[in-house]
Amino acid sequence: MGSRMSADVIEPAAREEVPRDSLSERVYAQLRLELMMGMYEPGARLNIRRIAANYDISPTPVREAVMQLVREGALELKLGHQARVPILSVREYIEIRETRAPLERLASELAAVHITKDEIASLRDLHRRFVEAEREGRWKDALAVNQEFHFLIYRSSQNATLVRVIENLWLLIGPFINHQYPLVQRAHIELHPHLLVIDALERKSPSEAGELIVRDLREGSYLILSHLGDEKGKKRRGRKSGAGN
Amino acid sequence: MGSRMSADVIEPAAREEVPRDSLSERVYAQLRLELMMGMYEPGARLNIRRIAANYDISPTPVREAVMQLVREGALELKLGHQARVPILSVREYIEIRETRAPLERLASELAAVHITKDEIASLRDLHRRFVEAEREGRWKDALAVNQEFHFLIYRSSQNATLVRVIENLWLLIGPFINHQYPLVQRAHIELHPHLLVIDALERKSPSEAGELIVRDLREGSYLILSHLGDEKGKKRRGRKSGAGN
DNA sequence: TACCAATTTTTGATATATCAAAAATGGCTA
DNA sequence: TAGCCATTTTTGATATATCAAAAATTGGTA
Repeated sequence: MGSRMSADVIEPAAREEVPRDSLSERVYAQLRLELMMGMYEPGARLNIRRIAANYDISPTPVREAVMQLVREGALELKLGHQARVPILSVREYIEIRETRAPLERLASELAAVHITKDEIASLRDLHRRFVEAEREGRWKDALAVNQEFHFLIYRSSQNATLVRVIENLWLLIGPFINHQYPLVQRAHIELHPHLLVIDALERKSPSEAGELIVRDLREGSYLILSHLGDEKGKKRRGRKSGAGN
Repeated sequence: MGSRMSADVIEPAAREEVPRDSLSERVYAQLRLELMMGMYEPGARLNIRRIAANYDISPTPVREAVMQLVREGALELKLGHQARVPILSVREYIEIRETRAPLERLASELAAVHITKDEIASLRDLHRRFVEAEREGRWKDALAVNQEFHFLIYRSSQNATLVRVIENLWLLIGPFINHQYPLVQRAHIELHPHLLVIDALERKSPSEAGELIVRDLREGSYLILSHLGDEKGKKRRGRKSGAGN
């Protein structure tokens, strides 16, 4: 895979410390990224051999990567053992949101304590780019930048475990959100929640920051849920009754 | 592996729905259980081929299971790519505890809403067995029953995502706790936190239940941390300086 | 006796082979 | 034409083969 996949994957500076990136590691990172970015629709099936062929590697490391994503809930196993992107029920979506809420709150509280001037500046910039992308209808970009915004806050919490847990929850809703998002824009809102969060962080007010980030989470969630039935311009080639899950 | 590993692994009633348990699935479940039960000490190295030989299967599914545990943080990769049980730093341990706290609180709040009479009764019984095991010095049993106690509360929350996330955090501290536990007994305490929690759940008071479970978490944690330097009766065959991590 | 370097062995990572189960295909019938 | 069953193909799961890197061993030396 040396000259094959390496192009699109970051090669960490040769620290010669941590174990070298394995093929399965790279495939995992790539798939995870693609799921986060909404490159797979809910219900999409993943074919191990096909992915392996795409990367020009053997199925073994691909299977390992896929099964790790299954373990995390980012993929699920169909009857015939085939992996596919889960189709979240509303209930599951809400479960995930409610689990995220107290974690997001904690992360923001800690971020309010630890965040630096530079990071605040980065947040402002990310939000600016977020609004811009949304206004121009670049939804994927908007989602990606929004994600960067939130992840920066998580990392500012200085709690690596917390960051990991929250990121894993993002992964679960990635495909779902990307699928729904075009319907849900609110960047144009006069006083976007992000701005309030930034303000609270700057004033180093943990409780406010925590409260506001949860509000942001919930408001976004309500918007998405309220548009759930809406049809998107995308192809809808479902066989028979699309019910399924 | 049919006649090999099946003995110690639960065979779910043939529902013929969900994908059949694969070898890697079984190995994963087994290793996870063993980690939770403290059958591997922090720092212990896992040898894929050796495990495969023990189960009389090929290394492929074992590697898959091991790498899943690495992904979850339950194991880590040494320089030479070998997997071992992480040796938690105090900082990491506290990180995990603080991440668990709001999740435990939420779980208990939800449990206070959903829990049934029967489950309350089970909690009382589990606590009784916990006290008993601790009094008799059966530490492993005590820890296992304590875990059952807490997991029952999580499940009562009716939020599967929440349960999963918390259980994954337990997994991270499993080896550490089991290693430290013999030093930390408090079941004899007159009014054990568990009893207060049960009472709050019974009265269906979410805020109290949440508050009390976090108190239980923190108190247990303080006990463990305060004994960190203490030597245990166990073998201490560390080479050179046992520092390492 | 303690230490070091060369050699051997072990190990993890990946590719390939194999097999049974699932999916797709195609032709046949109503 | 629509539906169904048998055949073929594909697929996932596991075992085995292979190779390079790491670890262990050994023999020699200071």
